[in-house]
Amino acid sequence: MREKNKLSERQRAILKFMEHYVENFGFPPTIREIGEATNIKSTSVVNYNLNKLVQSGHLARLNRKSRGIRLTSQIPVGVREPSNSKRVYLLGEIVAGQPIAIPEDIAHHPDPESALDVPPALLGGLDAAEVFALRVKGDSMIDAMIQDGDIVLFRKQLTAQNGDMVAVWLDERSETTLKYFFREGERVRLQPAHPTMQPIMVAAAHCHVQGRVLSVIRTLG
Amino acid sequence: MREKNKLSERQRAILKFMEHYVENFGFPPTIREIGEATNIKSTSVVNYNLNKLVQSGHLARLNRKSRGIRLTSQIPVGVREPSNSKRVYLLGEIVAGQPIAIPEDIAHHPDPESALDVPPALLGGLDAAEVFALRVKGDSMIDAMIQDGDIVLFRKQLTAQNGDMVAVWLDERSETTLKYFFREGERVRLQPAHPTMQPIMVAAAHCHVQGRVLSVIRTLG
DNA sequence: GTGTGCGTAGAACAGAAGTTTGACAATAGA
DNA sequence: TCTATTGTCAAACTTCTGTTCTACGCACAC
Repeated sequence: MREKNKLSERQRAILKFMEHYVENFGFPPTIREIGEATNIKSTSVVNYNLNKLVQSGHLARLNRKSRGIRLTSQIPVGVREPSNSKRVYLLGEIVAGQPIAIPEDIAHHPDPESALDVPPALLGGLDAAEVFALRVKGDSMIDAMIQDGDIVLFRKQLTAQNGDMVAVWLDERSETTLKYFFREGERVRLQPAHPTMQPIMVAAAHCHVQGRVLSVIRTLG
Repeated sequence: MREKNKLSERQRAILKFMEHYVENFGFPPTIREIGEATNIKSTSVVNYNLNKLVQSGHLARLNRKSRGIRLTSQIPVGVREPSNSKRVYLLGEIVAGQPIAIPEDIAHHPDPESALDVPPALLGGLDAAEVFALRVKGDSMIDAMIQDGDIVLFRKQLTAQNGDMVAVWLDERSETTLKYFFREGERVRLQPAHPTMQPIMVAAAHCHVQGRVLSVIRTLG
């Protein structure tokens, strides 16, 4: 027998969706929207479960009002997931004519002003402590499909796997560039992201990987 | 300039009523409810003033959604913990050969699977409910410095200011493209982000703005 | 005057959204 | 086994709600 005060899977899903929806849209969902989100095919079933949730005190409803559903515990503090965005620090700029100048102490940079909140997805599975951000200055990275003002998330590392987009310092040109990295014997092929641009071949010894690009953020707003 | 920041009596009344209503019921009122409360006889007049308030930045609306009205100032309300990332929905793809096919129902696709958590900075000050995301398919946007797989955050709008990056549908080419928008008399200059690419000049009548680009996210993982 | 833009009103409409009904399957208890 | 309960579904139904269209008065510029 099912315990009376125990919510069903669907009811939990509905509550969760409700919280979620209200938070993002500022108003409650319709029965049909709940149904779609929780894989309930019939509006009557949603209605049924909604009434259950009213009985159990989780929701309040207003008859015949569209979207007249309300969480009784409007903001259940405990249930709330800790803000899942990660904090990354913007440590400087990336300019073609200079090596990336990153202080050793990524972690020792608690300047709140330069903090960026980024979704974990942009970190490629890495820990926020391993990641830092640089703002691109100038249009020299344009063949990497990166433009002035973009923010690039890096992981500091001195080696790379084939196919990684990396920041490399080129001795011969005295510049930092962002390219896709391919090791080819003693040489390295640096492939621009822009398909019409030609790759650069350099001796591995004169090509210093400084970091791997995890993601790029561009704000136009 | 007829840009008057001054709100009419009715518009102030509407805002005031909105605040009260949302506070009391937990969801926004309908057009008719607003009309009754503010002594406006016709729903079209309420609608008219609502649109004014959207223009002046006081409200955000979701097309055709019942009660899809929201105070822009609503966000910092109350007890809310700084869950500082906003949830935006990935509603589809953007392909050169097709108009952007999503528009109306931003709120209609509350599929949690397609949710993206983005820092508020990427929303350009807009409410999450106004923003949606599309994944770019193919390399046709390359002169907009946007590549296959990038995620583009949009605000749906049919007009643009000079300098906005917009998604436009070009009748003559039957394609959607992302360009910087500049109105020049009866014609529109569409300027690629890539500086070596030439701008396109089109008749304003054959150039349909579909949305404004707020930001671009690229994950290289 | 005349025309234009703005705010207002009313009505009609299409689509959205809540409610109800009848049917069916699975389960637990008599 | 039979039956009551619970959960599910589809469809029909009614009501609600946003949108659109036409019309009208008013202020202001020409």
